[in-house]
Amino acid sequence: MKKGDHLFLVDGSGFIFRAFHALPPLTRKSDGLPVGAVSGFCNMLWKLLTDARDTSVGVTPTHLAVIFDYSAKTFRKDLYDAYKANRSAPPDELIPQFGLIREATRAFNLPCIETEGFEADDIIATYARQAEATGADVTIVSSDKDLMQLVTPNVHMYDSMKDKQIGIPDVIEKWGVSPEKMIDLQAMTGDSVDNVPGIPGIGPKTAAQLLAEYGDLDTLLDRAHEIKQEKRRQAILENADKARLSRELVRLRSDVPLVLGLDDLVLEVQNGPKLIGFLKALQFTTLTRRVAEACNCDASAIEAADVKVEWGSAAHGPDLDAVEPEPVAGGIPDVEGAAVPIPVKAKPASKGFTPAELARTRAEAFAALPFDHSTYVTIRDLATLDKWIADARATGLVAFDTETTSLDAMQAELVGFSMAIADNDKNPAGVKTRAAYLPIGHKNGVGDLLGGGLADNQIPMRDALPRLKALLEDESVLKVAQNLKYDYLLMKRYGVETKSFDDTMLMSYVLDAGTGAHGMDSLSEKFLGHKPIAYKDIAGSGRANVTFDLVDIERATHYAAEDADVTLRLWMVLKPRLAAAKLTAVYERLERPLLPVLARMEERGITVDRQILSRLSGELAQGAARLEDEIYALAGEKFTIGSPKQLGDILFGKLGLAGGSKTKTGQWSTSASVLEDLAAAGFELPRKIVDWRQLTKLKSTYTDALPGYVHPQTKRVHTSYSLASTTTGRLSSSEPNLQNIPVRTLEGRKIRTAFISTPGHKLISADYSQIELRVLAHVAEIPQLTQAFAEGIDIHAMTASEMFGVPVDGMPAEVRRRAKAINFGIIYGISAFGLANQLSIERSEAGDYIKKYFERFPGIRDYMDSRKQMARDKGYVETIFGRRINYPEIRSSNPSVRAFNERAAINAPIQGSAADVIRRAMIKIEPALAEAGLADRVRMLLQVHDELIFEVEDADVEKAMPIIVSVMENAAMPALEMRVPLKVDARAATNWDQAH
DNA sequence: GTCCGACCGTA
DNA sequence: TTACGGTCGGACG
Repeated sequence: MKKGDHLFLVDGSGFIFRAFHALPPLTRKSDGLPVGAVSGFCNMLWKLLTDARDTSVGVTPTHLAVIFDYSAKTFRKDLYDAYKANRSAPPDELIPQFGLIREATRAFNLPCIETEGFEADDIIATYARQAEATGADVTIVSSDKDLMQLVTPNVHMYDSMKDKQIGIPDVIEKWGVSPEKMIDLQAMTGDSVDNVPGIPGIGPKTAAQLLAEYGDLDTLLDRAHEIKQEKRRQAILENADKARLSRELVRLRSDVPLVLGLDDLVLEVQNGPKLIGFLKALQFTTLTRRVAEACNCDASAIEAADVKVEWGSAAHGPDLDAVEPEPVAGGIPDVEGAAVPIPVKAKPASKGFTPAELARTRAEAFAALPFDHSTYVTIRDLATLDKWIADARATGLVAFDTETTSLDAMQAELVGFSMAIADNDKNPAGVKTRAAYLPIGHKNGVGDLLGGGLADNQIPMRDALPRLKALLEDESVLKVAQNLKYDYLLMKRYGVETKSFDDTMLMSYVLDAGTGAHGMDSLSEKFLGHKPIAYKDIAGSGRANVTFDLVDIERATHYAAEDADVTLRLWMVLKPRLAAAKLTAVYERLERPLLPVLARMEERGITVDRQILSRLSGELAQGAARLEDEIYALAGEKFTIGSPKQLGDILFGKLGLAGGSKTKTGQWSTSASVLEDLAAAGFELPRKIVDWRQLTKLKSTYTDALPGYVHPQTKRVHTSYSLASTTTGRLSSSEPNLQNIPVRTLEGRKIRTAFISTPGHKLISADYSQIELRVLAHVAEIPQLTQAFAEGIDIHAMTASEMFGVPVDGMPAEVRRRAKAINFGIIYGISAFGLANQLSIERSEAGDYIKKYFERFPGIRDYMDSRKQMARDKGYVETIFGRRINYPEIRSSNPSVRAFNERAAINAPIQGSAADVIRRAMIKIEPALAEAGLADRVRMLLQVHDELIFEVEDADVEKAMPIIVSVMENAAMPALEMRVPLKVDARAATNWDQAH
């Protein structure tokens, strides 16, 4: 080694711990082996070896070694028996990764160094000093503060996770002392993790200050009697010996006997196949591809290496193995009993073909199965159509997709129908798929002379539709679609009621809620490694966009058949995963049956009185105009009131009001709370702005927008519910969103009066009372809460009484209000910051409230801690009915991201369980009404999270209400008997405002 | 035309 | 402090 060389010393052990906590908990797809740290390590090494110039290090190494701790027993233990005594065993997920990172190092052809009796840090110190002596530069790949004492002008550290180089100035900035004084600083502060004692009461700030004053530890100890602060002097004098001992513990040795000399660390060329073999074994697909490209290897020709895995304790065995080894022949056992047909040859039962194994095999096989658009068929004649339908019947499984003229299923017209079928095959997937497109309503292009006429060679609708109906309504054929609710509703409008179905979007939602989108394109890329043709590529976008009926049939075939093909393959991958993850019951009881229920609700729609809205619109316009004049007068000029930017300039610039807060982009915040504060301080303008905002909001979002959603034929408003767009299991509503119709203010409630029943009918609104707090009482098992709910006591008043010792009788409203805010805060995963904001109190006071709450209800803290722990351990939390919500970022190194995920993980089981309860109620309500002879006479129209709205004939109102209430209150049963009763309030009226 | 941030309506 | 969707202004291409 010589001047100009650059030695990289990677702190292998440190990296494992750091990466484990900083990176999302990645596991190997096939068996759940935890490999997050290994993946981070391999990616980091590859980057350093190939393009370290792109990192903040700026140079590629000439020499490199990866250093590990050998064992816990080192010379430090002889110096101080308690050294690292309070280290607990590493988490289960880490154990296999220690060995794997050593294997990875060898696969990279790099020296893997450890020496008995010494820590990795000492070896690093020794190499660093030796290399420095030759004039070479050194980069220590670590961010451990224990190594900072080694930093010199020629020795840098590199934090690979943050891509940040650490030099002398960075050490000074972080610790307030230069690197050579780090030893003294650590000697004083000690280290609770390693159990280095230090001087009690001295932290990094004090230590740095003392070192600045006295120069070094020895001088300080000699002159300690000069220190003015009583306590500090005493602590230092009493603990001088401990400080000296600590100094020896933190001082790194640079005289470790080394087997490999510096010149043995020279960087060798990579052995591509060896490295690829290892990466394939760990299933790091992206890096495998990169390495293969870089070394010009064909990765598919290289076999995965036989990597030995030491799983460590059995406790963390992969979830996939937790399923009972039930043999599967030909199909996957279905919770409801019936095996779902899958056209896969039955494997011998003796092989123990479990859902987990099938899931793994399928995932691997389909990830590599290519798509061939040239095989897609366009169906032009009845014989071909009948053959495809017969094949679907024969295999019992068909994926389908509809092509239409609109994204709105209530307005769309059917243009074409695609389907995909699976046949047995000897390839690894066990099947091959084929797909066809049936054009029905394609028109000649606009430029065509015949413009607008039906294109030639299409089977007429009157011939095609009965055949499609027979297939879709055939219960012995499983239909698979992506976002089936759309196709279901569309086909229902054509008189077809789809029976026996699966929806790949819902399957993905049940399996992977929280990990990303569930749309077809993302699922296809994720599971099939294939990017489907984009809609806009065949139909254009923006101004040039055309409806699907104008798309050329050949191009339409490629697009549409591919969608059916993708859907079928996704189903192949997802279906066994459901069984393997034991989520079939959630999917089949909470998800799939809701789909037709929602489709019917959307189809029914609700009547909106356009006259009422138009009158309101006029009133709002008048009110807003009046306020505008007053606002301009107060501001002294005209401006765009709706522009937060301009408004901020007026309020805090021109008028010079003391601005509250800034938004994250640095703009003045003009939020309602800021304006309210200013109004309370006596300013006129902010009040008027708040009022203006309310009026214009109501006008633009509701009274002006809603009439545009009235359907031209039905004259009703048909919202669209999304089953898979929240993480918690709630529904969402859009176009229009009928889950945020105003209710809190008098002005806003007028909008609700426009939602009316048909003449001769009433609207019934039935809503759960305090359902989330009841769920909290149930899951956290809080005796006072369950008792209060059992006795029907005012829950917020009870909370206030417990916390503040105020009797419920004659309780001031403000006291109850605070308790209410705290109760909600608990559900949201409370923080002192958030509660302080909500109540406009000091953070310390909010902190006191929370402390008090936890003292009175210790079960709440246990519950919150347990949810955080579960999210960290398993990566997900679950509702009382077993729905899973994943939190892949719960271990983020960013504290605010982590805290956010923790709060969400606390909230999700509560919000999600409540969502599950109302889902169950919605699924049960129709059969219950039918049994009472009220089918079709009582029609469920809307859901607003804890409220259901029905439209009922006047004569049936009295009969319907108790049924609705009873089904809702007993919705959790028989699956679950809750510790608290559920309570539902119901009312009937001719409009939503009065019914609510 | 498309995207993003600020804001605000609901549970 | 949780979960959403819609509207607007304003910046971007």
